[in-house]
Amino acid sequence: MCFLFVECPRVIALRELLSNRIADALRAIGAEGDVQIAPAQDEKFGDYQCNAAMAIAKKQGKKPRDVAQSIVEQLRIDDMCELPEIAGPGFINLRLKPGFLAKTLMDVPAQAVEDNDRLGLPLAVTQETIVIDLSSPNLAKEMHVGHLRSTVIGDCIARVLEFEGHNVIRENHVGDWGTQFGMLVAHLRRIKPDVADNPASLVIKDLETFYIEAKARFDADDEFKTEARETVVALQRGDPLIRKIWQAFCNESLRHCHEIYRQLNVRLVDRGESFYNDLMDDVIRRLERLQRENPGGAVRESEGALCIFLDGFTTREGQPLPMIVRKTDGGYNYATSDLATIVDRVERLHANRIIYVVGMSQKQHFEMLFAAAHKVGIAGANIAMEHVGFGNVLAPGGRPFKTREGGTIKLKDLLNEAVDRARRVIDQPPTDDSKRPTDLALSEKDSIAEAVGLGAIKYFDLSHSLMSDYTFDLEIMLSLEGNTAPYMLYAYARIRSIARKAGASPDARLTEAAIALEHPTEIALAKKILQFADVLQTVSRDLRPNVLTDYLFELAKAFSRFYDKKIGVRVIDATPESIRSSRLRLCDLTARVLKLGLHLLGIETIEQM
RNA sequence: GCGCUCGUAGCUCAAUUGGAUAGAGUACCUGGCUUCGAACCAGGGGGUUGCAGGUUCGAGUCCUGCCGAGCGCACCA
Repeated sequence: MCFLFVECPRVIALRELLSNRIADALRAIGAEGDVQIAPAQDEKFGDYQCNAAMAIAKKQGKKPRDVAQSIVEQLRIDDMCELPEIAGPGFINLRLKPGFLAKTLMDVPAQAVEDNDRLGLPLAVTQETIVIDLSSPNLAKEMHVGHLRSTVIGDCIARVLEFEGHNVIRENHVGDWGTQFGMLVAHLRRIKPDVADNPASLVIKDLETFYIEAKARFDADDEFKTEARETVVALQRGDPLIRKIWQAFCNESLRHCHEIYRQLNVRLVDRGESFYNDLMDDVIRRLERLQRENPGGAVRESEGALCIFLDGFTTREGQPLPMIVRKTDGGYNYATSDLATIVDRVERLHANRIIYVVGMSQKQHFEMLFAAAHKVGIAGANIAMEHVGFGNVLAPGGRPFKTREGGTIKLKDLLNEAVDRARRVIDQPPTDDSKRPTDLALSEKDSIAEAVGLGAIKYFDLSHSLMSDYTFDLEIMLSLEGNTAPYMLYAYARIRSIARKAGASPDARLTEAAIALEHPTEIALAKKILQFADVLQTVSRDLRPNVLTDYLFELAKAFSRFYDKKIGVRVIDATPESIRSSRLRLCDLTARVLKLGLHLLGIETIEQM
């Protein structure tokens, strides 16, 4: 049962450990509250700093430095840190002892369980059921760049929360309903009259072209226009033939999507809007009941539409802005279906937390949606709903991401171009002073190009803060220098090469190797490795992937310094053997953190490149 | 017009959400491998954080006003 948990020492986040000690000290001086611990910005201030003294001093009317002094006197951390120093207005600077770092690193299980390396990190204390709404393409068209961020960011967040042991359900809320599907089904029926007889054999090579043709016919041909409208009605009514054709089209469109998901290595569960048709009726019934019970309440009709009125939202004219859940014509809209998804996720999936990974432009919609769901009782106060918004992907030159003709650039084409260009980068001959492998087989080169190209796109996306827009630039993404996937993958491959060179199965030999930290670059690397737990906590709390990319980049740099000929240390030929094995174990730990960190970003490492 | 987001080194971006002298990368300059992968490392120059006030021990971050960009503002999703 829980053998492993008892047997394996847990690697607790350093920040959390220090936090607890400081909390004890604050309690001892009668000043419970925020411990205000943060990593130090400059190495000369130590590793962590506690900024609680200033706030406490203000509250108690004392001098900050005096308060800092009394905190330090109560602080029991000599097993972890050097003597704390008080600096500036009342900062308490903490510097970790090398011996403590070494001991903690040795707590990381030396032998990684194959493909399930947790590096000794514990699971979250309380495990939740979390639904993540991501990707969400419209099946009427081909996926384009606009879907990249939601897919990649959503997948990363899902991976991090899964790693913490949460039950994560990734839902792909695909658009498979609405008037345009009438048009598409009618068009499909005309060009492939026999599609209903053999729906499985349907192949649409280019969805974008298909849509454009259907639209052109719709605009030019009044007879077809009528037919399209009748088709929508038939679809909604549940006409078996039309349903069959519609299903065939959706399946074919989903097949296109899943080619991309497979390439990106993203798993998710498709859940079409149509799935919620019945639930939307149910949602409306619930709202109508609220309307009857409380006629002047938040749920009421306005201009013929059923609405939910919420505080704090106004229209262009300054009037209260309602959330319309049933249009004047009796139809539903996306507010209705979004409320239905919440009902489904809360009542069927038992979610305690729902995360929507959708662009920033939808911010107001989600604010209203969450407020409405709470207001009408679809989501209780215990259900956390969050919108993870993000900025746009811009085209290299100027602004919108379009072809010269104003058309959409397919995501598929973008991914393939990245892989092609990665291949060209890899094919560059090694420079005179490089030890890069020259004997890679063609098939290896293909898979390396795939990993590098797709990793480059993902990493570039995830390494930007969510709020900001970014410019899609393959040149920068595929650069081997700087905070890019190629650099990170190279760093990993280089370390793995060291391990290979050091011995046939270094992992096995190093299981019990003691770690001794002496050299500044060794200590710095050890600290970086141990910060991983802090970083994961921050990423899962704030849902900000770029915190993880920044950390991994710093880790890679710390390793490069450690391994540098000038300022670093010898590893493979280090003596005595105890030093050599200690350093090899540091290499191994670095590689494992890089591998796990990149994996949580959705990027798989390669052993050579 | 109202609301939201943003404005940081020549360029691309950070800044652990109020902490110390605002950091990386890139580009430019300088130095470093006769055995560990130099696709690397070290050093240098480069800033009035759009502008002006305010809040406090402390502001890129918070509040106000202005300038500029983007997005959203009743039945499309």
